[in-house]
Amino acid sequence: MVRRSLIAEQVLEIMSRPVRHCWTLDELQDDLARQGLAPDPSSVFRAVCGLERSGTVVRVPLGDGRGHYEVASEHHDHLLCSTCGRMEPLACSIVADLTSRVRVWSGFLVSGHQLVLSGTCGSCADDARGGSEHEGRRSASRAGKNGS
Amino acid sequence: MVRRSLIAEQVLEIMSRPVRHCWTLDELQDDLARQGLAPDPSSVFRAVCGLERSGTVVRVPLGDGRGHYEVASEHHDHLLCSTCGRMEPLACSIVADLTSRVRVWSGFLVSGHQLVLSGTCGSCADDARGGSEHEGRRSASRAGKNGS
DNA sequence: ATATATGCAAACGCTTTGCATAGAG
DNA sequence: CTCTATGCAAAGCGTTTGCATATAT
Repeated sequence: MVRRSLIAEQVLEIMSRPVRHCWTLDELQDDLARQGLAPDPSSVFRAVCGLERSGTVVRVPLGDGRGHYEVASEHHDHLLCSTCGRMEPLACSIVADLTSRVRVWSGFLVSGHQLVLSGTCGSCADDARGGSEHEGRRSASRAGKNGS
Repeated sequence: MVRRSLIAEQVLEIMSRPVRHCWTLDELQDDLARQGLAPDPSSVFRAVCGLERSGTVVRVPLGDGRGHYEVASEHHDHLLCSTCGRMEPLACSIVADLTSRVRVWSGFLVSGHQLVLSGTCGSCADDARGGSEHEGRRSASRAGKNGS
């Protein structure tokens, strides 16, 4: 369980910061670059893979086609701000009783769930009211297509 | 709004079948092949793209990295059976009041959601009890990695 | 003749792997 | 010397696009 890999250690350190909740490999690589390291994408990938294998981080499927990772903790769901693209964790207790209800209604035995709520986070709503719109960070590629 | 494209028409016909709820481009191509057509992946893609642009079908992000499509109807969520890989629709009224609660708790203004419940569907549970396990259809690539 | 549909091939974005090198024990 | 970490390059996989041809109006 010893983590000899420098990159893996730094990745874990970065992912433990409260500034962000979910990281793509790219974002991790950027942050690593910002602190002197300039690792190859494959190295980041392998570091995250190792952390995932050891159960330290988990992959979160957000539906934009890329891999998102966060440090493993209690299961929770996600609030995705469509303005700034930031993710916030959401205690999944709200969804908890849902599983039992589904079972009764449909015979489907729920063992896990993945919920992504999209919308506008508090600070972005404030910004919008304030007037100055600061640039969002999501390229309008695949992610933006479903307006819902 | 006229759909002159043969492939698009067939795609829509296939997607309207009740046997399955969500289709990947691959699955559509397979079904098309099964009825005589042998379209190129790009043709299927363009057909689905057109249907998506016209609002006839919607893309459903299921988190396995591939595109899933279903005919547009009222928003609903999804039950994903991890044994047979089949998708079932789930009326999202269960999640409805969730949005308002989230707003109060976090200031996050929810405008959409995407919920995937995974587990075992009724018939797979029956099969398991019956003994004869019929093969699942998901390659254990990316999709299978998060046990949760 | 103009427009749409389709196939083919190639580009693309991101992930993943193979191979060689470097560094630590 | 052996084992792990890393970089580099290339393969994969699904999606997407460019171009040429076919088909229809």
